[in-house]
Amino acid sequence: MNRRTYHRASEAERREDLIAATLDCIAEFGIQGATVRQIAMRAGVTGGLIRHYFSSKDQMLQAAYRKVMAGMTEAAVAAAIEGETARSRLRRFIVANVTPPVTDPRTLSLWAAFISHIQIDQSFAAIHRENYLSFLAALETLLSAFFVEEKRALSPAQCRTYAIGVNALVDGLWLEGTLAADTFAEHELAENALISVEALLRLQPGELSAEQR
Amino acid sequence: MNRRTYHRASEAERREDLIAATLDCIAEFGIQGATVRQIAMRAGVTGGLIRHYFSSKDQMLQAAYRKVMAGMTEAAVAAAIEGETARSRLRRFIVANVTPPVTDPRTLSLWAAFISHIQIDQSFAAIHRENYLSFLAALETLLSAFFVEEKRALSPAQCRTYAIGVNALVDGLWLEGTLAADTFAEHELAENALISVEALLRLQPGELSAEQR
DNA sequence: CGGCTTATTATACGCCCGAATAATTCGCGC
DNA sequence: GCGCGAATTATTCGGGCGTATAATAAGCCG
Repeated sequence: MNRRTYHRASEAERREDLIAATLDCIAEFGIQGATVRQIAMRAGVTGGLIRHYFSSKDQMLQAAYRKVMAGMTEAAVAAAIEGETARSRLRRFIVANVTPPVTDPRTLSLWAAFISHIQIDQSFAAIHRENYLSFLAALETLLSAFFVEEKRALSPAQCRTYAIGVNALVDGLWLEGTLAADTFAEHELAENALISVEALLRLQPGELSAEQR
Repeated sequence: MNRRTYHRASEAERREDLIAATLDCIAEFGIQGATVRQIAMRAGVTGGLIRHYFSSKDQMLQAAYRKVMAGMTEAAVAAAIEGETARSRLRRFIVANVTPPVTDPRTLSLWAAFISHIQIDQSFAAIHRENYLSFLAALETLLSAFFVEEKRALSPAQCRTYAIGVNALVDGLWLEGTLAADTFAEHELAENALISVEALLRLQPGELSAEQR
């Protein structure tokens, strides 16, 4: 009757491990392959433990979804705040979104898996909306600060339209660039993104894309 | 021992029914819920029949993926060729991609489900690439015809850069517009798309978006 | 109209699923 | 250093999965 020896972890630690294992399994085997048993094995525990931390497998999936989305937004925001001018922050934000680690096949696969479940389980729709609006708001803030800095007057409505367009462009380039990573040189994508955004915002060529430090 | 009575259908008909049932199930229950038995029930047959038409469930999923993607591209291309000028064709192509039936939550859910499986099964990657390149080529053709019509000289490289940018923008707007359909009035999205594309291509405001017949 | 091909049904197999419960061992508070 | 609560394991349950195979009936061809 030799039972496995084990380590009693803190709640935060254990939950994090389980979520990480969940994402590993989804990325590797698809959402159909992310079974309780696989996830538990990956996390180095037995299946029963999952129901000790999450009231159901679905709840764990939702927590995992939140984690993925938060990670993506945070990476871009973190890159942005390093910039010293509004122009630089906007530029860095855009580049970060079409550059690793945001452009990562694994992340894309996870993102898509969750998106496809929005229509099936409404709880996932709420998580998506939350993150979409927060991303859009971050972008809108960066944009309006940039226009203030450039002394270019802009109605809030116009700013919002720009934000939606830039958001779409960045999303699309992220998608294409990640799915067809081998078709694009790394710089090609970021450069295209900057050139496209400056065209979208009706800036002078080079105003965003020109080399700077 | 009363067996079910049944109808012997043609191969094409049966395959189509099975693929349609597959898509129904994926959209309704997710890819995990699209089981052989569910699909068969939806198609009004018994499970065993599936392996008579497809050598495995996976092969049927691939056929279903092809069907979804072909439908999306065809809808946009069909809308485009109705236009009489290159400008009108480009305009119609863009609008079609952010308008029903292309912007449809069900279609998006299916698309995402398959995208998320690209990393797991390489056969899906090939299908994606095939369709992405064909969509990009269609767009590139429309664009270069448009620039010829406008008597604006453009290097092939420049045209390709534009195609990639416009493709990304259209993809992104399709995504956002479909996921957050209730946030956008129907016209809002199409109008934003046209305004954004004309900015991307450095056209005069109104050159694409202005009302026309 | 009867025989033959084959599309279709029916059933069985081995495996894995998520969840519930009982049994155990860890490690903190005293 | 020891007891006790709780984190973790082990086991069980009912059910569904994809696939394989045998039995059957539909409907064309002579």
